[in-house]
Amino acid sequence: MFQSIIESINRIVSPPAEQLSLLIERLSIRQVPKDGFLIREAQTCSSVYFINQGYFRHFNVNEAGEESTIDLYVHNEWMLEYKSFVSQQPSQNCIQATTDSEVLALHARDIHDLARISERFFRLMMILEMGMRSQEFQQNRLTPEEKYQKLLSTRPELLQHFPLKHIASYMGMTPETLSRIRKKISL
Amino acid sequence: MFQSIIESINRIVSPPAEQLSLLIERLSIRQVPKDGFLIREAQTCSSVYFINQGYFRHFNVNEAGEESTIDLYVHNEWMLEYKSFVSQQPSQNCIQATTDSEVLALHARDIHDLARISERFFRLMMILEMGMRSQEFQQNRLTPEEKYQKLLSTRPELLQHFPLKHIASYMGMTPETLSRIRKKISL
DNA sequence: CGCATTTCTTGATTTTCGTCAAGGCTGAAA
DNA sequence: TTTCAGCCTTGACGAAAATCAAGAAATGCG
Repeated sequence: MFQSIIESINRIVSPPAEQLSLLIERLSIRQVPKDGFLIREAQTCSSVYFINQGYFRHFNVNEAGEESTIDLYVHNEWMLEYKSFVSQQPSQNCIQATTDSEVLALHARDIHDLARISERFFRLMMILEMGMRSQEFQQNRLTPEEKYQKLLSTRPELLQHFPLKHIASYMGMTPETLSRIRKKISL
Repeated sequence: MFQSIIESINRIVSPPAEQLSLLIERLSIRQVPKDGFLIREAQTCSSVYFINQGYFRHFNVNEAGEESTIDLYVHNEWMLEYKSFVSQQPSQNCIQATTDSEVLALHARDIHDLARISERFFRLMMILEMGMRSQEFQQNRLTPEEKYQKLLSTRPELLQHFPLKHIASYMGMTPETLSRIRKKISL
């Protein structure tokens, strides 16, 4: 149950065992069915989540009803709706499971308690928060093909677990454009 | 000297006076001449900054030597090179003053001490960190004209203090495109 | 298994924006 | 004052990607 999250935390900040167990005992488990929402629009996100099993899509719906994908997550990754989490205001975005999933939740109040105990947990929090920001595709002004090459080298696992239309949206291009890039590269 | 930062902190988290003075006494003052660098490439950012006077540009230089503007800051705003700050790794980006400027610096070590004392400071830290992430123009998949309208409604002061070429770069478009949008809107 | 729905691909067309080039404006320095 | 450099604007052009449309492939479901 907690094996994966322990490994993840140890990779990031390697806290002493007694500190780590303080964190583990604060975790709560939540099952999310396929297409279920972990965060809905207008809900406030007050936990960070670690994915034990499953896949999630983090997206925004604009006035016209068009969805744009903010991020995609696979098992053993951390996840949060950072804007809502930090501001404690209702989220404008959603996080939805794309398969039956299981997450571990750590509440903001517990995070603060832990950060008070340990500078390592303080750093963990900041690093998780930062990791969530890495929409690196929009930055850097890359061409669609460069974005795809970057995805191939940094997060190839996404291609195994999400439909191409979501991948395309995540990279900020249309499915048609992605399809043409893939054809071109495979030649 | 500390009037503006006190007002800013009170707007954000309103700490008790005795906590606030703990923070104030940790601040250090730094003068930066026009075109001087607050953060250079390969330097590590270990403070957050509050701008007492002046204007700053936060940008990245790619392999080809092209600059892309990450953010623009005016007086009474907070500023940090978040990626370097959180990871404590050398920065790939620069922060440069565009006029003679004065900033107040708060060191990471002091921030952690303060966060331990007070949940309010913990929240302050997270909020500052989040503010720095708001490259909202690249997200949301806006057209250049929508980006400009958004800038007009959210940060019109930037137009008074920075050349249009930097504004254009900040919004991810060429100066020519910005010029045409401005002409069109003024008709 | 067969049907319906969604996803993916492909082609034709249009739009948008970047690039290139030229000229005007402004402010600083000689 | 003149000169120069940097900034901004404008026009012409082209490349790239979006859109539109149709059909193929895959997936889910009764």
